[in-house]
Amino acid sequence: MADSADSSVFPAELEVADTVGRLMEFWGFKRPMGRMWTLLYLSPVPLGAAEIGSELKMSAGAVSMALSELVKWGAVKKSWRPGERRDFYEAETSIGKLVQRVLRERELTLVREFADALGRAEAELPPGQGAEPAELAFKRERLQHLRALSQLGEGLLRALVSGQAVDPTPFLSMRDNASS
Amino acid sequence: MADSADSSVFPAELEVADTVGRLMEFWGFKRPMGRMWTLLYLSPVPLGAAEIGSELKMSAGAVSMALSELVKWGAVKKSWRPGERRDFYEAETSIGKLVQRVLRERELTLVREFADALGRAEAELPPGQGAEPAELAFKRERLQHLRALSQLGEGLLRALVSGQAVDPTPFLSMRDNASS
DNA sequence: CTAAAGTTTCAGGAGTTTTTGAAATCTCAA
DNA sequence: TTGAGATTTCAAAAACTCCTGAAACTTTAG
Repeated sequence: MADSADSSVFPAELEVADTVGRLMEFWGFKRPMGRMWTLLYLSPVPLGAAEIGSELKMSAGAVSMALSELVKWGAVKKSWRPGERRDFYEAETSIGKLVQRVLRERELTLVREFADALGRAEAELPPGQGAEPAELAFKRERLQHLRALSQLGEGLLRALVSGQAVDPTPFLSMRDNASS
Repeated sequence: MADSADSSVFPAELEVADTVGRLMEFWGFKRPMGRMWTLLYLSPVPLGAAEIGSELKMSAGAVSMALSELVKWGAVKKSWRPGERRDFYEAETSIGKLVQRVLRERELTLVREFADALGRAEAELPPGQGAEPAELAFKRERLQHLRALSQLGEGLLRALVSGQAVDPTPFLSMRDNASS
């Protein structure tokens, strides 16, 4: 029953939490993760799982799962309150680093897998022996174009992740139709 | 029954289509949209709705809905084949422009709405009159920090959309804890 | 104007994802 | 070692999203 102790979670905070939740959802995370992170981010003191659950109306199980995912991404850290037995949690505040980490561990992997899959598919296309060599050549060309794009994208991501400036112009000016 | 006319859609093409579909899904579109765009992108000639449906095993309804969304985003264009009654479709090939458009029309809007919601919430917080002014001040500060971030993000997006180079360092070096 | 071909819309169903609630597990104090 | 509090896990339920199939609508040829 220690849920009167924290007292002050204003309606406005819950609105922000949900707003951030939607943003996170849009970015491929689960909405409750964004809500929880925000609740913690706006709290001057670390909160326990029970408080989080009661504020956001989530079951203990859901809180536990979302928290461990947040911890895995480094978005939330465990924290101790001296005499207390249970765990408390606080938000990681350097959002830039968080974004960077997701770009590195998730998006970059994705782009690489994409390039690999393209390469494999290209190899699986039948050799240019068939009755329609022109059609095959066309498809090959397009596949190569896609692959070039994905490599550009990978470079772009790499630059972002390592904090360098990024120039999107090669991306935009890439020619559409490779040969005649 | 004109599905023997196009003849050559290789298994490898369907794999690529699905790969792209997953990428698109990850980016907030529906998987079938990515598959369809890819099928068209790899086809030297425009395809009709019926062919698309039979290649990808989708019902006419699903094809129609996905196509109209693709057309809305400018990813696919209608195309006429002289004597034919039905519509044919071909893929927009300048992927850079497509990305740019989505960034401008979707992500940028999202970020703006996010900033608005933050502003509203900030205004809804009770005035600093309460028993815990320190707590309120803390929350206000964090909200302002979030807002500053979203403005940085908006600037970054704007730069990307207008094809300018982008420097992510201010994003990374933003201080976490605003005041003492 | 009528009929056939093509397309769009939409309610219902199928499939997927998320949440719950309860049992199992863990942790620490006594 | 035992037991109470806290957390994690997981099968089943709820919620949600997407697709199907059929009906309505549009368009064009005759």
